[in-house]
Amino acid sequence: MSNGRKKGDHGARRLQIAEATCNVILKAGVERAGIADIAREMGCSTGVLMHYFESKAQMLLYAKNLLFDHVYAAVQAAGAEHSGLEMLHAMAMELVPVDPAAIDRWRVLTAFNGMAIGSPELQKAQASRNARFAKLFSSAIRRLQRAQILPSRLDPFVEGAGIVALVDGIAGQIVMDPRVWPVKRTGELIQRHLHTLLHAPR
Amino acid sequence: MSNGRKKGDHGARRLQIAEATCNVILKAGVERAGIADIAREMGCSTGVLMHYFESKAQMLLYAKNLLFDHVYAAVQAAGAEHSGLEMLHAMAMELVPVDPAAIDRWRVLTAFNGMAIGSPELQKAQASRNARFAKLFSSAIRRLQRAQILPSRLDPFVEGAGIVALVDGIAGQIVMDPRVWPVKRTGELIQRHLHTLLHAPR
Amino acid sequence: MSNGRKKGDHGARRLQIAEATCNVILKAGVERAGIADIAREMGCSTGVLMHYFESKAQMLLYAKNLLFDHVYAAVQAAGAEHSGLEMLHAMAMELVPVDPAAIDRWRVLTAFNGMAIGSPELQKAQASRNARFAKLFSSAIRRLQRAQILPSRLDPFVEGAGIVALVDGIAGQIVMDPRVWPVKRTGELIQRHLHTLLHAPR
Amino acid sequence: MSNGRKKGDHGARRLQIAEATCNVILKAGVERAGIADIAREMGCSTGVLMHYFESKAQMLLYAKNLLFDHVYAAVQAAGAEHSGLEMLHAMAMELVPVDPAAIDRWRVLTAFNGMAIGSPELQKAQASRNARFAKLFSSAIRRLQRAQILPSRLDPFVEGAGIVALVDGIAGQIVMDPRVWPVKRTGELIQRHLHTLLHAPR
DNA sequence: AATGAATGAGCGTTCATTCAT
DNA sequence: GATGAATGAACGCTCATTCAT
Repeated sequence: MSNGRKKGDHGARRLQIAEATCNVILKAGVERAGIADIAREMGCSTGVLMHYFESKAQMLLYAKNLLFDHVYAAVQAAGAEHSGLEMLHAMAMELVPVDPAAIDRWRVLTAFNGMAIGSPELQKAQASRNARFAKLFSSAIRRLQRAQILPSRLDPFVEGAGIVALVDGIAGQIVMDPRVWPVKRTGELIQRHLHTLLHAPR
Repeated sequence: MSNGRKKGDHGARRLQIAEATCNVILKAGVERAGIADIAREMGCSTGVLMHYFESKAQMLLYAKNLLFDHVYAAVQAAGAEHSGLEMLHAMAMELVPVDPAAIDRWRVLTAFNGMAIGSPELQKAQASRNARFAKLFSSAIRRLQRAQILPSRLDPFVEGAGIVALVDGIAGQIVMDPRVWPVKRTGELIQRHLHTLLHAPR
Repeated sequence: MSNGRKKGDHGARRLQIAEATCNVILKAGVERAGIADIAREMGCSTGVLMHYFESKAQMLLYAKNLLFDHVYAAVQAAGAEHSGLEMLHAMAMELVPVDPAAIDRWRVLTAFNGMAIGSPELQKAQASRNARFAKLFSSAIRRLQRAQILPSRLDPFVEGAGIVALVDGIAGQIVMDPRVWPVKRTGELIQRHLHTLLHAPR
Repeated sequence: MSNGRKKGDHGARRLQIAEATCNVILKAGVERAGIADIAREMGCSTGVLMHYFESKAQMLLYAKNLLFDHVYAAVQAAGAEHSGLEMLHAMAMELVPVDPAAIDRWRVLTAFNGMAIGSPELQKAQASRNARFAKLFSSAIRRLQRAQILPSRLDPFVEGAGIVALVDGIAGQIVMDPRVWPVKRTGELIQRHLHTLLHAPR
């Protein structure tokens, strides 16, 4: 009877709270997501939440970072599984939301994005999020340049940021109305954008 | 004839309130933009705001629509002043924020975008905003197709939505950190994206 | 062309305001009867009301007194037109509300009655209202005693207050649901009560 | 088993709040009875009140019903302890307020009565209150008819409503000035009214 | 660890009243 | 006289946070 649990419970509980937080945000929006709602969603009392997080703000931050990390890891993994220009395509397609779960994830991130306005710290955090994704793509681009698949005159970071911009833009539309961007159409647009890298003007 | 107080410049006051609203949102974020803050920003009492708007929600909506209309008209005007592929480029460059005032406009719109999550009506409104911009671009594309500048096999609406996506994506990054996208760099990326329209695969 | 008006307008306007006040109270209740509502009901601005009354409280008071005086005069008139026990009956039947207009009058008075709780002055005013009606009836009773129709051992004021109590009680029920007391039934009950005066125990 | 805070005496707290509510209404009137005042009266914060009631309206309703139930039960009990015509007399005397506490109860009920004007629902509730009391008396009357103490030609409900009307009318005067109706005088008037039931005309 | 009652500042909104026109 | 914009205190209510149990 090794009832040797107890460790790890703490983190698991935080994850559970973050998930509940996201669900509430999806249902009611960030500003109407109160801790009472989150507690109800979890089926516990509000006091519990304050045991695991110092404040509501930190709870939200944790949830956002979790979501971000999740997407980041998925994109990174997609990059590792492909090569050539295909790598960039796979990464971009992993970033763009194509199923309901991913769309919901993006919705929550969009809510946080809006929250960042008016808060220099959150704004900086979002800028850094953008930069991290741009870097992820720029690393891939640099690899393709070294493999002489992409021309060396391209600025990897700028091109990375460009791909992220296109994907974010598409996601921003999907989040409001998923019907505009069926997967096939999305894939074609991204494909075309990536091809411009091959023959970029000097 | 009628004595009594002057009519009062109802519309002008609403504009003034909308401007103050945007300023407060920029400083403090949508969720911390209380009507007391807006009143303070305007240098009047909170009661005034309720004279001109039925509720805070309508005040925000009015401010958002004003901002949207402003940008929309600018893009439309830019389209009217150019021809050829240049037209699309001019429109896109008008949409992308390149000066501090435009960046602030986009910031406020980003805040509203976040607010839409969790509210089906606002979400629908944002979807319609996206569609209207896509349409603006698709009309231009159709004109270029008729002039045989762009291949007729392109779906004008999809391409329009694609341009909007790219621009929104860039704007989304500028809003958080303007240093990533100097005007020149932005212009080149958009240029390259527009050129893909010329040789789009069948 | 004697346009010699101007005098009396003041009083007429106050009457008009009092009437509008009663209408609003009937529609929305005393506590939800705002100055703005009354102004709207009259088709004028709120400022007008403050020209004719020093405060909202005085406006309400004026309206209440008007209503009271109206009913008082009607009861008094009914007494003057009859003699014998019939006089008391006619007076009581004038006090009890039997048509929609009278019911509405009573409703407003009921609202004011409730308002008096918690306000010693208004409470005193209501007590005095009750006393004035009791006196009206006790005068009649005294007259009937002098005419040896009613036994002299009756205390006229107590009996007067008793008749008022019965009528007020019936009115209080009618105000909430008029179906309980059709005129005929009301008349019979009052009749019976009045007959107890004839053979009141020593 | 379950750890955590004690259950808390939910019902007791509601009673306490209702009592405080009544006290405030007596001191200041229904319309000036704010939840801040009630909280001050209770010696707690306003938030507490919202823990125990969904809204101020429900708080008032609860207080009113409590008062009503209290009086209703007392009248019912008085009926059970007597027989013959004495039963009706005892019930009526229980309903009429004869001590300061009962007068205050009636005052609060009078305030609620005024509140009902302009609100169809509350008006209906008051009508139902009247009907319930009339029924209480009509049951007693029916019992006396079966015992052949009262003539069977009387309509029990009408007579019940009549007794309630008389008592309510007396109470309405006591509420504004208790000096008018000393207990003895009240008892005699009611007695006389009840005797009319014995020899009611066909 | 967990509870949920309690707090109290803050919210959007209402409204009697004032006053420049 | 008349207007209605402006005021600002007060309202009912919400909610993150605290804390005794």
